[in-house]
Amino acid sequence: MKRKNNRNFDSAVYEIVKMIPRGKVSTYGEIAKKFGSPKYARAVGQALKRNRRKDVPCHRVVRSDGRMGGYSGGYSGMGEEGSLIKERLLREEGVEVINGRVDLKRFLFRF
DNA sequence: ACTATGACTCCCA
DNA sequence: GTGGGAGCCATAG
Repeated sequence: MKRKNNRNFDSAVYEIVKMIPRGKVSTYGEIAKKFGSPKYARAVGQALKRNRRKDVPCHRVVRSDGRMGGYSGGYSGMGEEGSLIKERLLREEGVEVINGRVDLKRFLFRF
């Protein structure tokens, strides 16, 4: 097993996501900005999608409009179900989710 | 090298 | 609220 390089992007994303405290959320775009440009938003999503690590709270990452976006739950093939799980996980942490949406004005974690 | 896909975002109708 | 289109980037085939 060699694959150490080229995985830097994913690793970097995970490191950032791990910084998000309980009860707060961030967005794909905000995380992307930490790479210098909000254009990485989509790639960030891809990275989290591939993530199966338990120490990366990917459920704390939502879309720029506060809605859930996706969630694989650590496995593959979860579509709309994933959003519900994600929503529940956030509620358990104290994040208010109203109509499938988070009020970023109050719950967005600013790095 | 090229095309297709997707846990995205922005803009406009 | 809904829907369409464009732009972006990493990855898979």
